[in-house]
Amino acid sequence: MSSPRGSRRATIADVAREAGVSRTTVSHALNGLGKVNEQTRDRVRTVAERLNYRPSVRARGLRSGRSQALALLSSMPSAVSAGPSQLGFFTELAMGCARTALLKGYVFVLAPPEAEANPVDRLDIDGAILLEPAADDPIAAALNQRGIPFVTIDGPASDRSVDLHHEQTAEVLVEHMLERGAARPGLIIGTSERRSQRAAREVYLDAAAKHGFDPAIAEADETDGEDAGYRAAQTLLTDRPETDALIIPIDTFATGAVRAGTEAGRVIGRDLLVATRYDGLRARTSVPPLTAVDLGLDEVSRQAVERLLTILDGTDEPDSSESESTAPSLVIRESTAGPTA
Amino acid sequence: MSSPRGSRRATIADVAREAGVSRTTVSHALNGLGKVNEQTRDRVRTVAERLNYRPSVRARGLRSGRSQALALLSSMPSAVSAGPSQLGFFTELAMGCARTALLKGYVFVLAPPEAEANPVDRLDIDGAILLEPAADDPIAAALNQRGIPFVTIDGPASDRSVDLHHEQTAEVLVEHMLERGAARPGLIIGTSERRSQRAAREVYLDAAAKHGFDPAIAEADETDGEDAGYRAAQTLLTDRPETDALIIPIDTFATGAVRAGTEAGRVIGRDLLVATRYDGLRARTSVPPLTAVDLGLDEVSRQAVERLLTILDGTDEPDSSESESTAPSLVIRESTAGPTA
DNA sequence: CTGAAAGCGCTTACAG
DNA sequence: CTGAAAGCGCTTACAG
Repeated sequence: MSSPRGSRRATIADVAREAGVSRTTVSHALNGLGKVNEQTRDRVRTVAERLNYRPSVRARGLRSGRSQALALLSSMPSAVSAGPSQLGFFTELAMGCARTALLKGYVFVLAPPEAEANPVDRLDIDGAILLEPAADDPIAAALNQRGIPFVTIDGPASDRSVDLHHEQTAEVLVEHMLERGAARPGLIIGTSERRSQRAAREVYLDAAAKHGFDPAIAEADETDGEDAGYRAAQTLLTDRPETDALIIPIDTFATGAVRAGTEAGRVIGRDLLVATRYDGLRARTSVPPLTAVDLGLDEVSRQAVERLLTILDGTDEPDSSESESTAPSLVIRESTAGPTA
Repeated sequence: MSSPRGSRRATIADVAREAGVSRTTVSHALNGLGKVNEQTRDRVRTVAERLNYRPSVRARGLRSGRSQALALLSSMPSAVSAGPSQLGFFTELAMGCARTALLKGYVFVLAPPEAEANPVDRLDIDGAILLEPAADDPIAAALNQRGIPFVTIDGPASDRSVDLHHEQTAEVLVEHMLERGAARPGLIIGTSERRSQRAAREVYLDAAAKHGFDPAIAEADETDGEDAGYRAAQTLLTDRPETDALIIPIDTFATGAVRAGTEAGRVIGRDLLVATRYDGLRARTSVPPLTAVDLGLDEVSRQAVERLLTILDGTDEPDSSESESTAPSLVIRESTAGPTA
């Protein structure tokens, strides 16, 4: 149809020559800049079309200092981030980000968290979205040092972070347990200093005070994955046998806890309710399926990208940054059916 | 610690100035090219380190004509590719590709199949991996026209395609059904001309001839998603009520078929066995869970990237292209428990 | 062993 | 309204 296959890709010089104008004029005509005679502009456009000309992103980027690329980065401990669970979480976000980015004329680069500890130096990006940064996050440091702007998902509260609504999520989970007849819900959280951990603990302690039950919290090391959850649940159920429900935000732990509960003679969903946070593969394929929370990741990723673009371009829609993401909603499954079910 | 935040990123000119040599020498020293005095080389290295110098991928790419980026592309009908099922398939492959690519010094760009029909012109890539191209694939055409080399996953058999072992997969599924006591297995496939469809049909027909059962095949339009599977199963079960098993490579269809079967009074896994191909979210969260095939996508994506790099770099390990991917293996679940279970 | 120069494909002041 | 020139940050013949 058009240019012969294998032929060198047309450059701005080709268009200029064919159209009988300078490269400057081609640039202006195609980018709608400056004053260009209407006829000249049309001629340039026609030639560009005929030659199937597309400006080189590379060259343009070199000149403008922009790569038109974004990435989603995470420094989560790989044991947690690797398994199907967290990978699903990461992947869901990445797909959402990529979609929004493409729509806005940016390309989205994939940096699997398992592949490399700190890929920042290897990536040619204008900005990044950083997932759940730790207090002294190495990736955040690298980004700062390179002067690459970033927006955080679930980072320190600010206009540079998109919230995952941990408080609400934790509240929804605790309330649900009590509603389903639990009298002594326990909590299993990770040892790392992530916001989600703190929020879960606080909300849980508040609820304990308010509803008058003794709090029972166990901590597990994220890097030990499922086994850590197993051990934490085992200990908690031994020390506090009256525990009739477990709130376990980290789904990897939840899987281990279900195993521990079952081995301890509990029937999950009847005399031991279990719920987790991320509604991913793990929650859904657990036996029985786990009640979890719909975090609205599509919306979260869209907002994160838009906020990042506001920073990069200076002039995106400033209104969208106001629109808070939708509240987390429960996905109720068999694991919290309750004793009466 | 190192350079002040916000400071302009060091360029080769900075290093050259600080080291008291020319940019040429810096380039040679850092890239290990040409003859450079050992002391000079060391000095350059030290300065580069001190300034935290990293060559600009952009500039290097402009000069060398390479972007050091790859992408996974797909032109599957979006109704099929969008749902959680196919997106999971795509995503699994993308993650695998990204990992291998990063390891080899390439960046992996994400182009969600739902975002844009043909993103080729928007992507600055050296090569691509094309997923299940149709006979006259528009993306393949665009890639050819732009002179971008690509390797195919499940494309026309050649050294440019990584096989998904459709024949073996289909065989494994048919054999399993017969083993589990099915006497009249039926087949539901898509109408599109993909290799997987043809392979399934052929293997199925062969098995019918060999084992002496009447073939019962229904076709469904991929673009209609789950409903198409529902209708196809309904028709098939009405026309051929003796059917006691359904082989449904496309998991979206399988979900619909399970619904149709249940509505027709069948007990899935007992008097109607059901199995699908891709072992994704759909198969696992179906009720009951669906027997599926472990396609070894990690290995497939690794091979695809390596084969692509062989083409791009001319000189990757030529041996790895020989290593055929591992055979597909069955993941047996409740949906094919069988009447005696 | 080292460097001056050209050039990758663009955009952007600056002149005219 | 149009173009010559400089320059983004590199690499690569080519001289010396």
